[in-house]
Amino acid sequence: MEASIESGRAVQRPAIAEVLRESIRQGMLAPGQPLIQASIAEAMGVSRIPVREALHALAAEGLVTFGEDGGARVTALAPEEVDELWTLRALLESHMAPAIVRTATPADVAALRELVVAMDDLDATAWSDRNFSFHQELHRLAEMPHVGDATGRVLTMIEPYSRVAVTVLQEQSEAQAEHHQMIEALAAEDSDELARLLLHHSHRARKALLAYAAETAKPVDPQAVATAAARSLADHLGA
Amino acid sequence: MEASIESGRAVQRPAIAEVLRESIRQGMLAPGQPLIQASIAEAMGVSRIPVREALHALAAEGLVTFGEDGGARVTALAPEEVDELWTLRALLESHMAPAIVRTATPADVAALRELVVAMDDLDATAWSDRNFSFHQELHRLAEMPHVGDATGRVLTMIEPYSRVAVTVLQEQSEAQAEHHQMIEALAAEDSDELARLLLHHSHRARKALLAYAAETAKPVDPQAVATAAARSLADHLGA
DNA sequence: TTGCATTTAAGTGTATACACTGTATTCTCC
DNA sequence: GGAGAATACAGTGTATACACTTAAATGCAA
Repeated sequence: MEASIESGRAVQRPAIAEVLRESIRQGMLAPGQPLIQASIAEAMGVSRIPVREALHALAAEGLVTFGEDGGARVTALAPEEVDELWTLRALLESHMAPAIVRTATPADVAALRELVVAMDDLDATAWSDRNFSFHQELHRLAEMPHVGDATGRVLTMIEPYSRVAVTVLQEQSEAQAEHHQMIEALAAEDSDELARLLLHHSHRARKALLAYAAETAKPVDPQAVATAAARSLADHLGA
Repeated sequence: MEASIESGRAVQRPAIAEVLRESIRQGMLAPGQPLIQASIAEAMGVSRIPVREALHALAAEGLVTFGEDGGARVTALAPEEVDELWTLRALLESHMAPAIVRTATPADVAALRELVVAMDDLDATAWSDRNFSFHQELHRLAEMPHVGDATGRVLTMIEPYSRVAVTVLQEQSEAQAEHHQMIEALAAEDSDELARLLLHHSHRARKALLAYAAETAKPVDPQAVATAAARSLADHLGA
């Protein structure tokens, strides 16, 4: 490979799992979609070996599932699983609330407030991206690396389904209002209130999604939402 | 390798991560120990490729850490991390208590009671093994696969440190007494009491370990305990 | 046209081989 | 004998090649 610093360069090793993870999280790779090693390898400009490693890592995170036939697919969650994961998210985030209040500096609060304000008028897709960052940032403040990691994994797994809530169910404005309330609770150093808000935040979205799934009488289908943004992985990588 | 169905046979693929995970959990591979791909591959009778995949999967689980130099080691936890993980365990297990009480059949309770009774007179090592199974069994009853998985990961990570508590700090008899109380709470369908016991169970061990770490003024050192059982991976695989 | 057998293709699993990196070791020169 | 340079080594990263499995497609016979 003669030093092509340009576009077509091979993605460097640690980035492979990263790209796949982000593609799954953002719904570009829809649940259930087969992940063919050779295709991914070609799209990334590497051999299958590092791709396999990334797939195995993602499988350990739960984002990818290997079937009995050996083939890997983006993990598809049953409605009960989505329900369970939203509940788990509520538990973990509210657990971190006291630590977040304890360690957040005024500068941290100001930065978060700025982030939330900047989210006020975004469309569903852009808002969802920032929403993920906002919560990640909140977790970081708790200074609980393992709880934060576990929560991040859960957030990543439910993100495609979360986007359904935002896009189809118009959860965005309510969620955004709650974000503002969280900032105020944080500024007031009211950890009980922050915990309450975080619990409510997740459970409201959880219930809305569950009702939606029951109503449409079929598994929660993020694919319907993803389709709009669905491009091939190669396209995504080419960007 | 000419069809030696005997001892030295190659370990089949999915078993590689399994064997490593168990070896780490049981303290046979001590925290901080380098995991040399070629050595593991040779010990298992496979090439480095499947070993790499297993290591990456374990890294995604947090059991293995890749250094900046690329080398993998068994993850070593700082005392604060052990503290955090024991607290997380307490949170997750108590969260499952109501579901466990709800779904456990009399037969389940009887089986668990039998398991606990059988643990009454075991030595520290054998007791620790069964202890892990007991808690896993409890989690299984909750029928919350994702919470159960997360909890299992936490249990696995802290297991080497848990063995310190059992071996050095003589936690076994108190823990065992609590196990009996859990069975009674379960039989009485008292989920509040079960949750309380599970919380107490973890937090007592957590505090004991923390005090021990502070006392010995150095990182919690499971190696001291592991040394007794320390054999090479090859020895372990040969068994 | 349908049922079955045969072939083909698509995919995975993994062993081997080679390139690269950092470190330890040895050798040389002073 | 000691400091520095050159070498050897121990490891990792990954591309290639090949064996194996499964499922689809094709062709043949009834």
